[in-house]
Amino acid sequence: MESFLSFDISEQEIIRRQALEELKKIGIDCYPNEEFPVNVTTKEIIENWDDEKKPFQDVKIAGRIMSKRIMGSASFADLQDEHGRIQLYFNRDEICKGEDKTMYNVVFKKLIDIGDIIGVEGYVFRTKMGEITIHVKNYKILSKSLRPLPIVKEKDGKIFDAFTDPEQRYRQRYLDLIVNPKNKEVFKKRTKIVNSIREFLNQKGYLEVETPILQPIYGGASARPFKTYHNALDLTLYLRIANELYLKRLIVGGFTGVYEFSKDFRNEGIDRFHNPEFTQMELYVAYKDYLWMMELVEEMIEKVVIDLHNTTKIMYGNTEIDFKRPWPRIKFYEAIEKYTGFNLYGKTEEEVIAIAKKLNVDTENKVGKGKILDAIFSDYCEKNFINPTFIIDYPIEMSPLAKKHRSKEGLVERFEMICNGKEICNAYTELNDPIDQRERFEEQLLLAKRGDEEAMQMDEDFIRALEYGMPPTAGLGIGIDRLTMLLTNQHSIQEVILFPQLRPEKRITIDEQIKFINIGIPEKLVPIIQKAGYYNLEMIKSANKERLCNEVNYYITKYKLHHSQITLEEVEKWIRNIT
RNA sequence: GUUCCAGUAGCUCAGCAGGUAGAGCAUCGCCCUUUUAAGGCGGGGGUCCCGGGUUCAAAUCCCGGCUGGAACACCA
Repeated sequence: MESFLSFDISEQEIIRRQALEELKKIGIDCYPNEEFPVNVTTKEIIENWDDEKKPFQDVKIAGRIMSKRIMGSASFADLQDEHGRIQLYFNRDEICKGEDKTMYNVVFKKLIDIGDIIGVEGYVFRTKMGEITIHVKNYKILSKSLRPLPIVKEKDGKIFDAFTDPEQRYRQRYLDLIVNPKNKEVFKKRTKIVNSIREFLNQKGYLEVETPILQPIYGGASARPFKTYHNALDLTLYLRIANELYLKRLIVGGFTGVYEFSKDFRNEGIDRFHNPEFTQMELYVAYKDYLWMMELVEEMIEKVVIDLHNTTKIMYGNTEIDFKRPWPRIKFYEAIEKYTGFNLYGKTEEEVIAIAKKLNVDTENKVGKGKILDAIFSDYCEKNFINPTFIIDYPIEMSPLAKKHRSKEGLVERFEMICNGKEICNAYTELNDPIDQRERFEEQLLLAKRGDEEAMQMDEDFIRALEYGMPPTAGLGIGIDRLTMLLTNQHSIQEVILFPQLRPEKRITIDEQIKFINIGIPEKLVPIIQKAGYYNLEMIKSANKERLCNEVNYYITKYKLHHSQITLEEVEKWIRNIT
């Protein structure tokens, strides 16, 4: 009847809603409560089918219909579960043993759509064309799909009409996972990587802990934070940019080794290497130093790569990367000298700036010697390290939480591991001298005064903890997202985060029909006005009157409504009636 | 934040020397008992991202905006 009311949804959606009603009339509940006990997966059948022994003569399996091929009284469909697809064979007289052929002729052929979730019972056989197939004896609708899926077809490994629009894929990740099942593999591998690291650390006896995400003082990294507010405490809180200072407090407290997979938040730009929330694994081990930590990292990452790929060699794009231990170690200043020709060790901030300018390194908005050195390193050195490489012994200005080098003035005991030109992890011999730590924070405060928005804050409680005494400690942070990108051959961070950050979709509020009628719009015209894009009274109020009038008349003609053309005066009257 | 690119049917895309909006898949109707990117015949489906301008006439040209992507900038 009022099909016009459905103008805001597509023809295909209307048809599916009608199918839902039809099914109800037949007495089928499209959203049943009872469990559907499955006894096999598509993968198990495909992998274990045997043409001689003919196993799987009594299977129960559930999944989503991904295609239908109807050929009169026999039909084929593809069923997709988590692990893959299998073909289903439906035969009218098998499905409907008696006279009543409704379950085949009506329900299966007409009312079941691509995207519906069904459960089937039957036995497995191989068709003439050689495809392993389930001969369906019974089926049951488990959930009706009201929206048409993007249809992706495949032949001989070639994909047709792939669903590729990144915006839709990220916004509606569920659709991406349904329609591009290969993308599930990336996320399974991500979990495998995390599990492999966790297993490694647990085996060493380190304790997995959880520390606050809401922090009154953000610390442990140089970055701008997200700010929020706690009502009951009347307190500004920050989402953590790192968990370093809390994990070190736990080392003070007497744990020997602690680690955390930590969702961190940084209020900075979004690009293919940065998402505002991302995952790091941080590890702190007492009585160790950065030299020890380098060996642990080599051992751990090599194991992770082997767990995932059964070899230490991987391909990233066209680049082969080999994670075989040991990895080369290059001192920070030596790397700069190698790639720029300048030895910057012992140079003052002014001298470093002068050289940066000679090297065409952008020094604008960069406060302090640390940032300039970092910029030179980023521009000239980083990209050269393809196989995993340790850069060691960083300038003290770049590392306010790292311990001074045991023998070299102006350096700290720190390393980063760089792979394919990108930093993967960062580690120090941790600074445990409370007096030195206080001075370093004070230097940060000076940088903040000079305009460095990322300078660290003074954390008095952290200093107090150090004053009680923290054992010498080695600490490590690994970027899990970037490691996953590398090991799964993905070139955008959004491909390894299930729900990457996007601007929210605009939601238009649609006013009820009665509101339109109340300002004098004839009931018949309401759907037309909504069709024209005026979903609420606010939109009518701010509309161009002549335009609205023209559009409504256009649709009156187009949809052959038995209604006279409206006049500008009528439109003006409606607008006046809006309070 | 800057530059470049894109936005047309449910999906993938064509149309852009301005002149009635197209294809394939999907969908609807009919035929078909081992098909497989099933096939055959017929039909329906569009705020051409939004707003403004130029014009007799704009999906197409111009300006502004929105959303996304890429690169830079920023950033471990």
